[in-house]
Amino acid sequence: MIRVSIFEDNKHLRETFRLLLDQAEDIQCAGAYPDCINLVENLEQHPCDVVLMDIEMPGMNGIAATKLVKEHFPAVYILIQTVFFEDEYIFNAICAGASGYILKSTTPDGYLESIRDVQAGGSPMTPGIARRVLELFKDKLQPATPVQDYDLTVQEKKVLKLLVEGKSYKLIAADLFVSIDTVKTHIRNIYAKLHVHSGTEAVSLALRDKIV
Amino acid sequence: MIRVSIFEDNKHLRETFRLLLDQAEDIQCAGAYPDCINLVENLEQHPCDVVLMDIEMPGMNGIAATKLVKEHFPAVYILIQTVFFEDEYIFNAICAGASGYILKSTTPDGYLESIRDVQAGGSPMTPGIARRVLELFKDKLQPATPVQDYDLTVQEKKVLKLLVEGKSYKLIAADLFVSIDTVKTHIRNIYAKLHVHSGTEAVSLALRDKIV
DNA sequence: TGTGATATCACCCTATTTCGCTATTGCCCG
DNA sequence: CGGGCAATAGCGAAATAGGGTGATATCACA
Repeated sequence: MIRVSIFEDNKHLRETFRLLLDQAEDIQCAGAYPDCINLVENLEQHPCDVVLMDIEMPGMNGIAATKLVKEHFPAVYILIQTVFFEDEYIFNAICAGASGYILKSTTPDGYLESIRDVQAGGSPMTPGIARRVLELFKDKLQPATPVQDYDLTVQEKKVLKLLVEGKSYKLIAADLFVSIDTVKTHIRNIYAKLHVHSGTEAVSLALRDKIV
Repeated sequence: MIRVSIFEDNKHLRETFRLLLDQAEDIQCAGAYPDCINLVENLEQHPCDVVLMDIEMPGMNGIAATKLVKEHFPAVYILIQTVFFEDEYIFNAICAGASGYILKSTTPDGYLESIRDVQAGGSPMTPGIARRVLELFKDKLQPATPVQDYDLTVQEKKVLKLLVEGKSYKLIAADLFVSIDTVKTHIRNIYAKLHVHSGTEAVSLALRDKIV
């Protein structure tokens, strides 16, 4: 028996959900709330396995509520259901700890299926949402690759790397077994190639553009 | 009519897929290949809308192949199908540009559904994979929030920010309308709090820990 | 064989940074 | 009211960084 709590400010929709859930044999509505006031207390008194969470709610929104639920009840799965397709919402919902994200256009059976799915260890997502998640994933993580690598030579990269680690010219020279004047020359060349005039600027650029 | 190309080294499986696809009314097999030799030429001669890609293949693996396909045919959707559940594979497949990731335990109808789904703009994923994607997403992007904020005061943060921008003490002083000696004091305090001893180190730490 | 890129090193000079110590002002809190 | 903290400011010394100029050796490539 999967116990489900509903958070939905629209009264009509909330009651519809409750009926839908209770009508299923393997699902039971543990509670239905119009807002997140006393959220923690409510869930403590009426434990559940899955939370069906609306995003647009008065007072605390569904994203913040998701975070709160996850903090107090890490084992509870949260299924976001909303009309919003925006990347920003999807992104924040996932980071807040949601385990699924479905649009309100889903069929009644779709809701039941999604609840069963989330309880079984899956992450139901409306197809379009899933695509957005993958795109977001790619976008956010792709820039982890160098944007530009300027034309630093191998040795210059080594020097820059050590500079980023916060080492002084003297220490860099010692690390590379060269004289301090050589390090100076390399750094001079690095600055010219990166168009910067100080170590802090170079480090900043190196980290931002992932040259190191 | 959805045209699908198959990349699968197992001959038996490959032929099974071909039969399965051709048996569907709205899907047509555009080609079936045991490896990625002449991949680009093959796809040029036999255009398709969706690629069903195996990960484990001799020679070029499915991840690299995905990247290659996306480079030459950005509009083609790639559906990864594999026995691997590993995070590393999932992660790389997504970054390479895959639009779906299903496990080989899927039913025959599941394959057809996934192909239709991917063509319709969705991203079919085996439930467990979807969950892993969300987890990975959270893990990789969560550290985007400050790890530690040390105990920098407002003014110290401003100074650090300007330091990260590569400004000298003199410029920082001018920006904040204070004397250069005040900047010196702030920087001394910042270094003490961050446990560093140079500007480059401070910048490095500030950027890594997202203090700025 | 000459040319260019890379890596190495030296000397000089100035600007900047780092760090020591001290000190004043204003503000909040018990 | 006194103590703590943030912000301000100053002085001085030593270390470090930044730039100018020039030189040598190696290696690849035309």
